[in-house]
Amino acid sequence: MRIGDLAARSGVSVRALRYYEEQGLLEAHRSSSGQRHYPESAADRVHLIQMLYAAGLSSRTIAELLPCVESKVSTPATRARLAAERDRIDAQIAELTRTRDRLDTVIRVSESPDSDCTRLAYQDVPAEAGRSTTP
Amino acid sequence: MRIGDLAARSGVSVRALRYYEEQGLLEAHRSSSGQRHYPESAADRVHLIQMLYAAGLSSRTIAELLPCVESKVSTPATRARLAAERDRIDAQIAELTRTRDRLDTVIRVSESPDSDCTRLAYQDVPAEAGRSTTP
DNA sequence: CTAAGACCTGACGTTGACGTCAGAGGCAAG
DNA sequence: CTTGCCTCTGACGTCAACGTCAGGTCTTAG
Repeated sequence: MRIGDLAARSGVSVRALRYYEEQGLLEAHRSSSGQRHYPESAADRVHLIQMLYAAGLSSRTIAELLPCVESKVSTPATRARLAAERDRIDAQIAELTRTRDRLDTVIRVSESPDSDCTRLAYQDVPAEAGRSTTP
Repeated sequence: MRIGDLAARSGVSVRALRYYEEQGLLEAHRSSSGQRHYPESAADRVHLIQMLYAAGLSSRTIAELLPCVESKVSTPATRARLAAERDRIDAQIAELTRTRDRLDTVIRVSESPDSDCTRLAYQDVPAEAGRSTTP
């Protein structure tokens, strides 16, 4: 599997894969001409990397914890790091939930047709809203 | 309330507050000498801005939606944007939850003392761990 | 064999939310 | 008055995760 194939399968760019290697997150066998070759399992690893990036971990942190997550083997130090990151993600989820609930409230209040707020809103809008009924 | 006070109360830097103003997220009355003055309510607004930044919204999007969130008044267009952002946040929460559960599994597996994985881990460690039990 | 792609390294560019610094002016205390 | 802290504008610096480009090599279909 060459780098282009892996990129296609995992949905990230070729550049990103080279970057992951540079950061020590992903290794590749090299052919005699220097081209990278990956096993099938690399796609899973890339997905895992993406998950951790999406959770706000840095390359350095991912490099530290990735072996543990893949092998489920850890030392006391990495276990502490894992727990710390999990707690951070928990807090992040909690805050995101609060934010979503706040947006939800706004949406529900302004959606309800018998809310004074909504009617006020439409009165505030110059023209567009009224025109929707008459083409 | 001057900018330093607001920074202290809301926990963000003075630079950040000026940046928010530059981005149209936060307005201030100006004294005759040009210094910014804020009402008490500004602290809440800053907290709200931080919430939305933390949820991954850009300055531009926040500028668009902040009035709706504060006044609970919206137009059809902004309501659609609000719903879209809420859905994005929902998806983000879902993925973060999956990531956290994955980390949790790793932590629990490697924490359990009668797990072979843990013991294997210690055997795999070259020197440090081994020295504690056998020379 | 050859032309078209895929791949290589190396290096500079991008973006957003600020940090930081310079130089100048404002404001209450002693 | 002046000392010391706060504030102002303007401009450059930062950092991470890539995007993009240049110039060259490799591979493979025809």
